[in-house]
Amino acid sequence: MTLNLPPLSAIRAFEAASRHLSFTKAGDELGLTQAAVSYQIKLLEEKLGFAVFERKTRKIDLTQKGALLAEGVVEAFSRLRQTFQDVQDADASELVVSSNTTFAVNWLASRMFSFQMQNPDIAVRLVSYGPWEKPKFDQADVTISACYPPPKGNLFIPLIAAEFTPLVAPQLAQGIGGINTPADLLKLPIIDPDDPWWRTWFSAAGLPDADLTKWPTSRMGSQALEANRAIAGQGVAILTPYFCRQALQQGQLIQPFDLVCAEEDESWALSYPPRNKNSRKVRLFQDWVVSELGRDGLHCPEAVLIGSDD
Amino acid sequence: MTLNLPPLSAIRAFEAASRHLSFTKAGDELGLTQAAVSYQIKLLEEKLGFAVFERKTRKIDLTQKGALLAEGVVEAFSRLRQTFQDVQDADASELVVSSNTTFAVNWLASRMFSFQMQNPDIAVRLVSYGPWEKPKFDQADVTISACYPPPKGNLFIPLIAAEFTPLVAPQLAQGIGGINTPADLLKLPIIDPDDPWWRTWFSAAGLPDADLTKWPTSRMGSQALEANRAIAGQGVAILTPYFCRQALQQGQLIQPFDLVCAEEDESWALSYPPRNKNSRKVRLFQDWVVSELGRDGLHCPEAVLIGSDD
DNA sequence: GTCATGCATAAATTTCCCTTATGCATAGAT
DNA sequence: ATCTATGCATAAGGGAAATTTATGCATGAC
Repeated sequence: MTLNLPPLSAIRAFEAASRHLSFTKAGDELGLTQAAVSYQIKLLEEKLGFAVFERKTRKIDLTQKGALLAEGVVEAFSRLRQTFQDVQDADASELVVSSNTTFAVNWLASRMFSFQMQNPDIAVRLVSYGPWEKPKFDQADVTISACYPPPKGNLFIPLIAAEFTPLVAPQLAQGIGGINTPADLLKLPIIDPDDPWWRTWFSAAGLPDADLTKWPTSRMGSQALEANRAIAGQGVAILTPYFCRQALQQGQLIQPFDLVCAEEDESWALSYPPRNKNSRKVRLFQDWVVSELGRDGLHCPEAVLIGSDD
Repeated sequence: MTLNLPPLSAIRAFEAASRHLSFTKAGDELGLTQAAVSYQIKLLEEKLGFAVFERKTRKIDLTQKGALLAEGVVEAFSRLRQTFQDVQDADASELVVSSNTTFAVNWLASRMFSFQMQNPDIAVRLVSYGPWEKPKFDQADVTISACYPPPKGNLFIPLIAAEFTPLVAPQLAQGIGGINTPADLLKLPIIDPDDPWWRTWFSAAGLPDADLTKWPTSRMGSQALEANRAIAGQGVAILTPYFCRQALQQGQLIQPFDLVCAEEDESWALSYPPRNKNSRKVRLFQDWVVSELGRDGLHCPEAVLIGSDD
């Protein structure tokens, strides 16, 4: 098992030379000079202790042992190439997107069909993660995340500012005679009162001491679920208006106040490891996401390189 | 066919790591540090554009694509190792000796049996070359040659001085009333009168102008053949006494004069390319040759490295 | 909590691979 | 026969890439 192979570069040179029966042509194939191939073959012969080529005057021939070697070596390299080809084909045809549930449900799900129509050769696999999980940066080709900064070295494109403001079903607002001041909100059930967004928003609204403890803790963890509860009239939720556009347009939810807050460093962003910089499928996906956002009037900055890991 | 493989060193690291599922152990196997393996795997992943290992906390696992790769890569390397193992086994078990015909016939042939008895695991193949051919330095594991200096870089052991003196069958000498002076030789048919040894010897014997043109040119090219003609009484030949010891002892040939000449730089020598410096079979053969010569009272100097090619 | 294990990373070093430039031999052409 | 073109060998030098050393970090085991 643990036979020490000669230097692999020498084996590779031999493989090519044995197919071409020419150092010059082998060099061409490998992108090397003839001298480099000659050097590697000599190296191989010294390691092996016998000649693999017979040097005729203007050509070379495999020696008996060289021919024996060539057979197996060519096969082995063929297997290698096939293996890498196969796995790269497999890779090119499957795009793994990791996204948090909110974005997956509110944004990706309804649009993915359009991407698949545009790129029928790419199978998309969506790996969503809940709000208490970390994004699976290393298991996905591309990740859409909020709150969690991608690993150092990743490429990063901010997509959507993570703005938030209370949203509520119109019937519910009417039920308490309309919502006119931020304090009115406290008359209603607060959906997910532990969400730090509430604290931030109430502070910005001039009520830093609003008592949010009287409602049961029930982190849904996903804006999709919270939005559904709000639409159902179960209370007031603090949500990102962009993700509720449809409900807002259709009057299922209303935004009582213009005050929209944003947490520093919390915004949805697309990111991917640097190795995917030239990946076709990632490029296509990124372009598609950006263009979809553009259709909603949102414009994304250029990709930037994440430099720090904090 | 011409898919560009990732760096082979990275593939090799991956191959070992995929078997051990451990960078540390892979490093041990390859004689590298853990850091080197880690580096190579990272390199591979960047070239490929996807991860091949999942980093768990104190272990690593192949990713889906990694597992796909591993299968083929391990197989390919296994094929490589097998191939090299086979050809090295074949190499170890066959010793190719290139020798000129004279030495092969007069020395090797009768003794080879003893070598084969001592080394039953080594099959000897003798490639002899005629006097007008060059030694096949590069086709043989070890070469015994005279006159032709081995290629630069070869290891070289002088074996037998290429001395020469006229030898003749006793009946033939008697036929002309005995041979008393060098000039007497000219009364007899000269076997291979074009051999430059004749010129050298007659000059040394004080007859620089001896007319050797009256006999037909008939280079036998091999002392064995010339010796046989001399023994048969067809003429006088210029031969190396050592190679005719038996005939001299048995009285089939006599040496009329003590004058023995030697051409500069013409002596039988054993040589082999530097790559065989540590070859077991070559070492065994060399030791055997030297010991056989020792039994004849000849002692060989140490091997020297040929430094010039002239 | 402490220690041990295993991988990641950075910087420095070394190795060795490759190129350039040249030589040599010879097959093929004139 | 001579000349030219082709193909491999070799030496020297440069430089990229592989490796080591020295860390850090996370976590599982005790």
